[in-house]
Amino acid sequence: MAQLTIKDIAKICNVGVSTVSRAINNEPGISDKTKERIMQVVQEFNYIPNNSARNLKMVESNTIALIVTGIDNVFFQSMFGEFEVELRKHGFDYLLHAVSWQEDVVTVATELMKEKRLKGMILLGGQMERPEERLDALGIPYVLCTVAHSSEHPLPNCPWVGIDDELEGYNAVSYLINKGHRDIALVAGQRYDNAVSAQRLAGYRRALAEHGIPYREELVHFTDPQMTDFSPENGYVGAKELIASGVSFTAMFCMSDLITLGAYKALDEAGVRVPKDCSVIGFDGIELSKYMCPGLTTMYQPRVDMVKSSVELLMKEVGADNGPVHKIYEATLIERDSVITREE
Amino acid sequence: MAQLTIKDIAKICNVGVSTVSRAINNEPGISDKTKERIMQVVQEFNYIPNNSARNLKMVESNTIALIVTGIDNVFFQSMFGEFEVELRKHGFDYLLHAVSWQEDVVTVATELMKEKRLKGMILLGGQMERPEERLDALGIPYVLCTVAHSSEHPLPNCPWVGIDDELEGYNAVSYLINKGHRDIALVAGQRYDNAVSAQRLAGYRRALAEHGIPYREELVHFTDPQMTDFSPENGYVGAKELIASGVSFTAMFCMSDLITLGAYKALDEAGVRVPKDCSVIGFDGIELSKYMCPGLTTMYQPRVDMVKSSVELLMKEVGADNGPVHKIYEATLIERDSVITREE
DNA sequence: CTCTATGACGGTAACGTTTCCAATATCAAT
DNA sequence: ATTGATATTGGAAACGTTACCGTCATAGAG
Repeated sequence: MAQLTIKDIAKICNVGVSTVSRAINNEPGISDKTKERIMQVVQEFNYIPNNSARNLKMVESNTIALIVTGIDNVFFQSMFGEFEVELRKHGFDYLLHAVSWQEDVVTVATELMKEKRLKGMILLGGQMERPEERLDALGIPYVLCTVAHSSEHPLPNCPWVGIDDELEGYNAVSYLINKGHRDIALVAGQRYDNAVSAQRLAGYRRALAEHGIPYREELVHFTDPQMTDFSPENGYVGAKELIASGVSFTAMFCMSDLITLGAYKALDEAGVRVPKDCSVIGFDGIELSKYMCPGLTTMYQPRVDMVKSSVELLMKEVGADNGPVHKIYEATLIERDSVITREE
Repeated sequence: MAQLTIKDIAKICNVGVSTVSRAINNEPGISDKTKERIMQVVQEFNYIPNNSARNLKMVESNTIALIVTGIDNVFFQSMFGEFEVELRKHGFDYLLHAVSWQEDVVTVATELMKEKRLKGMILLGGQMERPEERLDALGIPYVLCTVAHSSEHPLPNCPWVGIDDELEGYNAVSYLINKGHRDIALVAGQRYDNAVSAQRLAGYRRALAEHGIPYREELVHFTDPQMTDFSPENGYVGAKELIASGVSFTAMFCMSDLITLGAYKALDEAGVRVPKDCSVIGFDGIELSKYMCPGLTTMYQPRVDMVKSSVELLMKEVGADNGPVHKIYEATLIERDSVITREE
């Protein structure tokens, strides 16, 4: 299939290439008549401009990279589709790039940036080391999405959107405490390498402290370093070990809905009924949480709004007005059937 | 950040640009000494060639498009990561492009192809109309992945990888029948617009027929046209309506694991115990199937192998040896606890 | 010493756009 | 009609590469 170029179109229309360029890019300095005539031909011959040439000339492309740490995380995956429609809505292409835990995000980002002359990037994922300063220094437009954040250890003044992980962790546990629970197990992610996990843990501890409940190490389970964070396996093993340890609890806070899935399984196998014997609260509010049995009470993260805000912020950056902003969303508690009030 | 170009490198090294080009592309006609010297500088200054310029000059890029219909389908999503590593392994970039059900895949593909001068594409998803002839006509290298297929209505001789949906549907239902079940409900996807669903349905009917069990329309549920296919909601509503209809069954075949998730929920709400009152078999073998309660017996699709084969096939196409091949995988039955043998 | 084959290298024309600038057409006002 | 201003248009340079082709050493053979 021989590709036809802007020159061909120009020849057919008997105009100069610049005129065609003006027509297809909706630029001023062209009469409506010729523009219409050109567009007619463009339609007819199904001409599509070569993106490489355009990008080359325009120094930067119209591509946004979506860099995600933890591409196998269902919560992130559920945002891909949204990102796609949102970015396309703004006329951008998007490039999905997974980075493993070993790789340095900034290195990857820089290479990608140069190689592709990207317009900007959205960093999705929680477990990366704070990349802001280096990214700022490089002058790369970016926005951080779903990074770990708390009011006590706030993210610097850089563009990001997310929730207050400490606060929402606090809210989740407070909810449990208000329901009469005092012995609350926690199934967490990585102990050291996951900032999101760390923040939600802090929220857990604060909620406990505020109600005069001592923090007990034996009630919390961190996942193995080599196990996938926030995964069903994480939850299964976590709950399993908690049960095996013999420690007693009437409620359980899982740091992700996927964790609860595995925890449900472990609980079930041990004959512990949810919520009768043990209440469970999750985090994220992914679609499947609704279909768990019993329906999972969970902290819903407004992921659709979050991706919208993310691209809006990025648009601001690459567009006219600068002024790094961020946006904190609140998680909303969805009450279903996995938590019951504990009788004295 | 001013991007440095091949000219800058050439100037620094006191050589011509063509020499630098030869060095970075591992081309002959350059002495090892200068090559080494140049690469040194390339490393030091962290020079990365401009992809747009390269693509422009080379007529086609090194990008593969992954075009997926039904981007919100967890089964497909679970393949993204695999595709990424596999494609990168072969030195290709990849572009994820979702296409909605309304859009015409071939149109989208053609535009993308021209605009980006893609090397080829992988079409992921089952509900698209047979695009092969048109794609062939256009001369676009492609491979179809997870398209609907059966030995009776085989796909033409074009590059594709997938399973035999009719056969595996047959296998699933046969398994149930061999376990003593005769009244087997079916929760399917779209009635008319989903070829995968149609093939598995055919398998269901064949299994029934072979065992002298009449096909009963009232035992099968198709999803609403506006509902997402193969989703938990699909399963929930399906099972709910089946139960409400009063028809009796001792087993249920769900066309995806996600469907079983919703079905479990509906069954649970109706007080129907799995597998005691009703056995359930799923399809896909996604990770979470393991963590459902009871553990889901399901037809596992070897998705990792399937993506590997897909890119291998594509590599063959864009590379030297042509010869459209395809690869049929077998699903393997994973037995867990959701199916029991029915006593007479 | 001369000639020639060979291996290294440099110069430069493309690739298909966009954008600046110059050129022309249009038109109203004088 | 002439002028000036303005709207439209065309030409050509540039973007950063690759690939072709020509040049120039170097060295080995005669």
